[in-house]
Parts: sequence; C-alpha cells; structure tokens
Amino acid sequence: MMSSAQSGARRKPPAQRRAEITGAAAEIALAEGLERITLRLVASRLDVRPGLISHYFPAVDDLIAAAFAEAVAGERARLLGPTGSPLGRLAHFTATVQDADARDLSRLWLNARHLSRFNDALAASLEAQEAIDRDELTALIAAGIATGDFAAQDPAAAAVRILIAVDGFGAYANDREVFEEPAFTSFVADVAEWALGLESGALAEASAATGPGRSRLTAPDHGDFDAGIAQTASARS
Amino acid sequence: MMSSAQSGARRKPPAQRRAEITGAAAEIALAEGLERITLRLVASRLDVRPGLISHYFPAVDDLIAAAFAEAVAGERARLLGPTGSPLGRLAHFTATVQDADARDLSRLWLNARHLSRFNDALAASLEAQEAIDRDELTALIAAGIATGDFAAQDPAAAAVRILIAVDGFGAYANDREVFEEPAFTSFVADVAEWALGLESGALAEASAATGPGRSRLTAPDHGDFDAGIAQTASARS
DNA sequence: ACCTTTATTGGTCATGGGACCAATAACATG
DNA sequence: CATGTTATTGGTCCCATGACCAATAAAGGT
Repeated sequence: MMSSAQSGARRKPPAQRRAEITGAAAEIALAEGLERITLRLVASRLDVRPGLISHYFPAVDDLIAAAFAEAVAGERARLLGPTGSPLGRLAHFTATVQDADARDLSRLWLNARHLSRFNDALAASLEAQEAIDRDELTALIAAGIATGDFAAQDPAAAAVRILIAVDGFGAYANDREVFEEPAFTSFVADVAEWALGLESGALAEASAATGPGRSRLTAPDHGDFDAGIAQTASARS
Repeated sequence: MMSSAQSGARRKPPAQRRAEITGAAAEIALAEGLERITLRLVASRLDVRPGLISHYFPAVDDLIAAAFAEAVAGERARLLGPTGSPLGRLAHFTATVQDADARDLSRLWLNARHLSRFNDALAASLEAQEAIDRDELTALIAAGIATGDFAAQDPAAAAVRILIAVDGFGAYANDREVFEEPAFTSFVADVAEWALGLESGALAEASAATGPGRSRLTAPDHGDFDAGIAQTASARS
C-alpha cells in the first residue's frame, strides 16, 4: 500500500529521453569505456532512476551497441567531414587519426572490437560502422583517383588497407609508454601513401597546410607550396 | 570449532602449483578470454578450492597478466620458432598469422590490449611481450638483410610496421562475417613485402613451399621453384 | 472531462565475483 | 621425533550489476 513515482517525475517525449540516454551512454563509452555503461551510472548522469533506463533498453547490450554507434558516428564527422581536395581530406584524416586527441576514439574502437566477442548486438553495430567508414573512404579515394591526386587502381582495396592500418595503429592506444619511433608515429600516413601510390611524405606535407589545431603549433614554417590545397574550412556548402 | 582442509589435500611443490595455475589460466585466456579468468573457474579446472588461487595470486589482476604472458609466449614458438632462411621464416610467420587457426591468438591480443586500460599489471606484461616480438622480428629481418633476402635499410622500423599490420589484421578477429577481400586477407604479407622491399607475391610463394598444414591442402600444385627455400622443418638444431 | 496509455519511480531478487580469514594437515628441517 | 612453516580448505562478507515488478502520475486522444 505504498507510493511510487511520486515526486519529481519530469515526463519527457520518448524520443528525446531515448536520445538523452544514448547520448549519456556514448559519452561514458568514449571517456571511460563501454563496460562502464551501467544502468545505474547512466541513470545518475541523467538524474533519473535506473529502472527508466531498463524501460528504454530492456537489455543493456542493446544500449551499449547504440552508444557505440552514436559515439563513432559523432567522431566520424571530425575525421571525414571536412571538405577540400581529396588529397587534403585524406591528409586531414591520417593526421587526425594519429593525433593524441584521437586516443579516446581509438580506445573505443579497440574496446568495441573486443567486446563484440561477447555482445552480438555490439558486433552488428560495429560491423555496420565499419561498412560506413569503408564506403566513405572508398568514395573519397575514388574521387581522388578521378582528380589525379591518387594513382591507385582499386579504391576499395586501398580503403581497406588504410582502415586496417588505422586499427593497427589504434591497437596501441592503451599502451603506457608511448612509442616515438617514426615507423609507428606515421604508420597510417605511410600505409596510405603506399596504398595510393603517393610519394613518400606527400600526406605529411598536405596535412601541414591543412593541419589539426595542435600540430600547427609545432610546425608553423612554410608559406609557398600549400596554396594549392589549403582551402579546407572555407569551402563548406 | 570446526574442520578445514581435512580430506583430499594433495600438497604440491609451490612452483609446480603455480605453474598449474598459470597454465590453466592461460588456457582459459586463449579459449574464452581474459575476463573469464576467475578464481572459481581456475580452481575448478584444477579441482582445487578458490582460496588456493588467491593464496598464489592475492590479486587477480596479476594472475591475468601472468596468464597472458604464458599464453603468448607459448604461441610465439609456433610463429617465430621454425628455422630456415629468413625469407622462409618470415613467410611462415605472415602465413600463420593470417591463418584462421590464429584467431584465438589474435583475439587474445585484442583482449589484452583493451583490458590493459584497466589492469596495470596486464599493461606491463603486454608491453614486455610486445618488446620481445619486436626484438625477435628485428633480428630475423636483420639476418635477412645480411643474406640479401630483404632490401630494407632499417630492420627495426620494418619490424614495427609488420607488427602493427599484424595488430590491424587481428583487430577483426571477432567479426562475425568474414572478409574475403584480398586486400584484407593478405594484408600482413603485403605490408611485409612493402616494408622489406620485396616483390609483390614473394612471401606468398615462399609460404606455399613451407606452408602451415591447412593451406597446403588448398594449393597442392607446384613443384619447381620452391626448391630453393623448402628446407624448413629439416634444419633443426 | 474521461479514459487509456505509458513514462517514471522505488524496491526486490538473484548472480557472480574478489578479498579475507581461521583452521588444519602435509611437509621440511633440525 | 619434535617443531615450525605453509599449502590447502571451507566459509563469510561485501559489492556491483542486470532483470523484473507493481504502483503512480503525467500526457494525449476522443
């Protein structure tokens, strides 16, 4: 003969609540890991009771899968989103992926790849995201072949190679002592150049012009050859 | 006022028990994953009480780290152990790593790389094993450069590249639908050839001669050019 | 205004895991 | 043979987690 749901029960439209939940879960996934996504933690982030999370996601595995998809989709915009020449876009991609700021994302992929072993929903979600990455990168490469930026014949094969390289690089995201070796540091760019028939260093040069915030600070000294590529953040829409 | 340790208490020399424990844990790690290493499961495998495992490993994290090291060390023998020409050994390595039979090992590395995030002991163990792999592969490559098998200048850099490629390939070990694409299937060998300045296909040919059991069945048709490399399992000691 | 739906709560239950401990018996050593 | 060490047991405690459920109140439709 007792109460329930009595006091503060701000009722929200289901779609919005659901979005809040996956959003909070995605944040947790990116910052702390997928296994930290727990009914109680997500609930506390939203100042809500754990049961509510179960209401939207009866099985926690599905929430984890959704959180992964959302987090990855959000990050993809930063990697492949910018416009510009195919070479410039690819240079931005490889540089960003290898930047220290991408560690959380690498960790998340690593996390998901492992957890897929025990979570079917996550496995499906992961393979879907893989496919999107592959398609977008393939399109980018195909465009670059059309413009003459790249010399590869098979865009899909090149995309696959580059993405595997990204995974290989990301596998070290949880290592304590960081690798300084250039063979490691620029592995993704090196593989990309190899896969696309570019000259060695082509991507590094292109990304020095376009470059992600941080690395511009360390190499602020050239002002001639970048003119052909540099318009990245401008040509939107 | 009651009993304990009363009935079947086969007392074994500590070193042996310890070995049994890490051995059982290593088996679990390889077959089911590092998170399945639990006091109770390991104990039941050895037909022993859980408390005994705690006695040898007061912190479970240390057992996990030890299990990983043991499992990986055991598998390394199969990969880099065989003798022969540097080219033959490397071909064996790349072929074995990409073989379906190596899935468990890839999964284990993936598992450990992720779990390192939360387990310092495991992180240390993992980086130690990484270093061993790197050193052994570097030595192999250096030998190959000496004999003229390989054309690379920097053996360490080539080793790093090849190992990252292995990790990238292994990242897909938990994928449900398998990738048939050759750019994926032979990624490690392709990267190795690139990193070592070999002709395309050189490793595939060399491994066809030496080959791991299974793949010999699918390609049993050549009998001339392999003569120069074939003596692998013979030159022991 | 009524009535159906359902978002939200509070609470319980079972599971499984790690750490810890006292008692005991097997072993080694003198 | 006596004695001390310790491998081994059985058991407890505590914690985190996911699933489940009945009760309630906020919306929305008619």
